[in-house]
Amino acid sequence: MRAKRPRPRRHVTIRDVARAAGVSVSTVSASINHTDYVSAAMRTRIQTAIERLHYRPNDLARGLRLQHTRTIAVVVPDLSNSFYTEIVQGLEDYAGAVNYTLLIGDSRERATEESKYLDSFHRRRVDGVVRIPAIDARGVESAAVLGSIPVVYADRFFRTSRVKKSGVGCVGVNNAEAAFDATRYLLGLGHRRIGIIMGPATVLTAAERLAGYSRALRSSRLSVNADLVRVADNQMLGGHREAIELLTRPDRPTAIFCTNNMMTLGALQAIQELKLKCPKHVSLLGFDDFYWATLLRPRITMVRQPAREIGMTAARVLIDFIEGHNGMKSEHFLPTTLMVRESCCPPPRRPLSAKERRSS
Amino acid sequence: MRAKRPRPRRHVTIRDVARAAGVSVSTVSASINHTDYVSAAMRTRIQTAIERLHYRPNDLARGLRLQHTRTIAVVVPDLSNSFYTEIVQGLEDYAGAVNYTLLIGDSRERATEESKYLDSFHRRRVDGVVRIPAIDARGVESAAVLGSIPVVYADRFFRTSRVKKSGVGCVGVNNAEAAFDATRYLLGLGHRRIGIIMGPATVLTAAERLAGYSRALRSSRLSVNADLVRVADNQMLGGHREAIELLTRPDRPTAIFCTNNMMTLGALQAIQELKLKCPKHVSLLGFDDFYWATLLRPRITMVRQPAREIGMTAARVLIDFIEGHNGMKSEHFLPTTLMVRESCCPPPRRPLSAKERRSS
DNA sequence: CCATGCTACCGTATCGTTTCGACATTTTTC
DNA sequence: GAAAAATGTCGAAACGATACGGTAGCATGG
Repeated sequence: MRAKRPRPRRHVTIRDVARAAGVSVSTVSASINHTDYVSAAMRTRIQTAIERLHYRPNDLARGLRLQHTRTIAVVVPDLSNSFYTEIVQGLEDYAGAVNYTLLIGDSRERATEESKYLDSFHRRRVDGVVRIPAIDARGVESAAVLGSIPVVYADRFFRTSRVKKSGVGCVGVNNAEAAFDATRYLLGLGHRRIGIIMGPATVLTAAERLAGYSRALRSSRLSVNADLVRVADNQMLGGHREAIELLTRPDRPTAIFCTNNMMTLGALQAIQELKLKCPKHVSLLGFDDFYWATLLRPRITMVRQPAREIGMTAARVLIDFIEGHNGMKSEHFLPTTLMVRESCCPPPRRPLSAKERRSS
Repeated sequence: MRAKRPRPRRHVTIRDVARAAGVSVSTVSASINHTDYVSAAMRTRIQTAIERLHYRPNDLARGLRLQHTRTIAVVVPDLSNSFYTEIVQGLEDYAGAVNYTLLIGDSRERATEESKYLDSFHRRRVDGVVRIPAIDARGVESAAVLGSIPVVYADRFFRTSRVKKSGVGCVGVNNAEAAFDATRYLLGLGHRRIGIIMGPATVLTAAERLAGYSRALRSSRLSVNADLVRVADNQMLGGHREAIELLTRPDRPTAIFCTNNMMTLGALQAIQELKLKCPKHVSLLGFDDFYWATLLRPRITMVRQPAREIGMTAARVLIDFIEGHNGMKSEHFLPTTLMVRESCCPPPRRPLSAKERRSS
């Protein structure tokens, strides 16, 4: 009886409101928007009609007519990673404050998924997008899939994304410096064999962190041992695999530096499985702090990125560009802080191997 | 020079494509959609024009004309809680598979924020929404803010949301049963004083979990002690506060049951701060398992909800309704599992207080 | 008294699609 | 070989909102 017509009720339109209030549509529209030139009496009359009918303007029609949607979008690589949800919250906060809506896409580190979202955003005619590319995505093709929609990159950059015209801005941290400081900290504790588990170097972000690590090593007259730099996929599993790899070799490192939070977790799991004590046997230094990091035992020392601020800044840069406040493309590098907790201590004493003696 | 006209390039339209291919717009449209009635030669000619111009259909215009958007939306109370991001992923997976797009809103447990999202979804004319209400939201008002857009509730229900016409479906777990089983488990270990930290009882979900807890107690001829049931705000801080409360009283419980994951974390933190050993001094049993739960020491025993499946089912129910496959409203209760790990053991022996003797 | 300037409205073109009926062609059928 | 049917393409009318030009009505001023 009821199922024959699945979508029965039409949405109420501005015309319904106009009819109900006994005025023309243009007056209703004027009353809703730039409220000038409509008398107070008329305004309340229209308002009551709107409320009685539960009228909501159709943003599809609105966007079509206006040629803008007051909407920005973001693609993140992994929504279950709290680092990215924090960025999203920053985005949301800024966008909400200036009356923009945020659309969210989760590419799950797959370039194809990412393109699907970018495409969808393009078809929805969002006013701009902030992009945190998937690791296997190339940096350039924004323009191809997004047309003339402005893009700002956050957190991850490609070699091209800074200089070329593909984006209108990028915001993140000074990765080389952060990694340099972190490695120096380990060095200062006395570590000489420091492993690094990093993300794919196709992403500039990871490459820069490696560069910072290398520079720190060199600043202590140490050379970087290629066997101790492992690259994984930024996930827990990958971090776990590479940590096992690192820790089961005869001359295992006395400290491990992981360049993101998931891999840090994986490494911690590996250490636990191997029945090693952290930090007594191995020190662990992570990246991308998270709110429950202090619940872990040991509490992990990490370099913290100001994720929420990254989001806010990205939103600001993007919206400024959209509204033409400044046509310039801009780069923003926010400061990181090393959260010293308990997962790092001086390395265990043991006879130095020949190789170690040589390099120290 | 360049800043005078902020958004210079118009988007390419179907008319541009038609002109480029030397055909009419209707032919292009036919070629893009129900591909019948257009010759192969014509189709490729149009296709190359589309690719050359990077044409993307305007979904605003499309939705306006079609009166549907192939889009569903979800409001979750807290995107940084992995339980909800898992639900979102389930939603995304199902929706993506049947070619729907998902819009995501994060109410951060505030009813006003939630309404803002619901409103925004309404104005965007999404085809349906799945709602996980904020704790301080009443259950009924969906219709008021969403008009005729169908809603399915997930995870959290209100007294009204099941029976009344406010939703077209609801999917979650059998909360009473899950809490009953969990409490029985603690009882089986020998616990007699079991504290519970629950969410606000305005949400049926929390009330049902309390009911399950109470029933389990009564099944062991124990009465529920009002001092041992604490209600918090579902956040880490609240769980922490109530756990401290519970654990610093003279006749402290030997076990604590938390009805969501954040409060479990807060309780764990409280236990650590109080220098109590878990499970030696207090057993801890949580709700809503998460992927890094095994990294915590002790590994926490939790009742796991099939979050991803909840999402998938909610999406299925909603989309089935939208497409009129079945006009019936439906309820789905998925099974939970108790993940037994190391945070629960028999209670410490100690002289029973007078009160305890009486109740056992 | 007419030109002018307000105020408070209204009619209509437009945004980019899809749909539907119309219209040529070509093919099939008696 | 003509009628009927199928095929391939096009023109025009929506969808719901906003912007723009128009237009009454009235007051003001020289």
